[in-house]
Amino acid sequence: MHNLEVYNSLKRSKEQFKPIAEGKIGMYVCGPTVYSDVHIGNCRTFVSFDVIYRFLLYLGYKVRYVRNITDVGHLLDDGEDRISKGARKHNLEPMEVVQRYMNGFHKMMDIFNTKKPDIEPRATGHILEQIEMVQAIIDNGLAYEKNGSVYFNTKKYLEEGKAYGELSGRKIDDLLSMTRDDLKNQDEKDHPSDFAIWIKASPDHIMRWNAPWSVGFPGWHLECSVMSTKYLGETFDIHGGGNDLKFPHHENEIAQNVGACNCQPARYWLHTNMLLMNGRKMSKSEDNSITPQELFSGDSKHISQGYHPMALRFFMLQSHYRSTLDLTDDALKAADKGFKRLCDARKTLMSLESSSANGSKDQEIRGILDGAIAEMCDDFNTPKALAKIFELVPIINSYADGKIAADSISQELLASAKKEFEAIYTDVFGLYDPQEEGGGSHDALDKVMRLVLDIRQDARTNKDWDTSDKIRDGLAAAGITVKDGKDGSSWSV
RNA sequence: GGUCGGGUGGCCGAGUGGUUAGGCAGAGGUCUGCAAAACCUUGUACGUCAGUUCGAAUCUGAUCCCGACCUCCA
Repeated sequence: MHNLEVYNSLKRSKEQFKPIAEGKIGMYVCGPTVYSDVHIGNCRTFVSFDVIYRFLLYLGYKVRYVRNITDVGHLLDDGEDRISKGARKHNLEPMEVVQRYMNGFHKMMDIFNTKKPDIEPRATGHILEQIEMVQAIIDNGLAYEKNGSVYFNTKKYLEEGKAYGELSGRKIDDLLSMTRDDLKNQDEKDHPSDFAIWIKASPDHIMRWNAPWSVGFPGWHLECSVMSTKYLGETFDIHGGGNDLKFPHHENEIAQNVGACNCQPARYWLHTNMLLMNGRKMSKSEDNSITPQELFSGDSKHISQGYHPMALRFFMLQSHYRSTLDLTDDALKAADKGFKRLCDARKTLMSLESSSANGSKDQEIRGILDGAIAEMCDDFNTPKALAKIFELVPIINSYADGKIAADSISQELLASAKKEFEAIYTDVFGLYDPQEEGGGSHDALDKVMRLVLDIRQDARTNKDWDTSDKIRDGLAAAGITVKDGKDGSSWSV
């Protein structure tokens, strides 16, 4: 079995990963609040966790991957619910807003080739459980009611010797000294660091449910506490989310779980870092943002061309999930080219053959493949794993060109290399070759191209360069690249 | 102001107390009818100042700069 190490945000260090139940993993990842079109930054986070999920599966774990949809309770600065605001703005039912953006989110996740979570619970589907958890926290003396709203008592929590601020490295003194005058119902709180777990709805608030304290709605952090507990148990293995959720969201989530059942929700907390653009946080107001669609189409002043979703996925894999990733046109162009090279090498590898019983290169190749997996075991180090795989590229190409002797790779190793390369490329990295999209439907084109290249080859044999170049240039104009190799020509779109 | 994370070659981006990251771009070469592709070779580096050390870009301290978070955020 592989020795997997993960960086635990809670401990601020890498730890050996040991699941609670042997062979099984419960993983909860904070999903999006569906109040607007999905942001490319969200995509990075969910692609990161997708690779983590995929790799855990690759290692043979049975994983239950839960990723929620937040469709209520997430307040804006002005105190208005994000979903309500969207509904009011577009004159829609809140659930219409939710459905629209949830659909868009799912579509985008498909475009980025992420695997679906095993359970995707929604906050509004768990109001009852949330009310129960509020009650449990009250019963444990860690929450108080004020005018129909219920607040978590952080001071009491600390006095009971429980750690508030552990995850985000915050001290209660700092939190207490902090003032934010514009917070809704700030005056109702006993302490500034307390937070709402049930909020009484104002008369014009659309989303509302009956609860013992008032007609209202749950606080933002509650749904994750509730749904992770419901589907993964009071304590589970991995909790993930974006770095920006550490505080207050995850900190409060922990407090709620501890407050309700006196147990830590997750053993390992994984946080992904932010996606920047041109060195800065993406921000619509500062004219420094780009949508996924714009990235695909190239229709943005920030980029010079469109990029395929898989090239973007590759771009994301080239950095570690805990590092910020700077999105620039130059970086995307480099990733795009590198990705194509990897795809070509993969295609070449699959066409290679060997009849040799043993090979002088076997050990080197074996080492590279094992090395890639070993890098993944080191806190899901995709850039290093990718670098390893790239070491294979010159070997593959040289072998195909006959620059490496045919008997230097054994039949057996070549077969397992194909299988393992494919497993890493497809199953772990979650990539596919854009040229193979629609797989197998290019039969007709394939035959046409074989004919065209055949004609061109005849022309070349007759040194009829005009015809040969005319074909090549004509195909190039149609977006088809011809590559002349030692054993004839090949083509790609 | 508080907390955390960074500053690596032309651009991204890993990593490490002494040994090649990798990708893209650049240079030279091989191949080619010419190209492209491919292959080979190759340069450029660790913010600044001190300190620890036989040796630091890697550890420590100071300093400058950047980013994120501080109840909107993936």
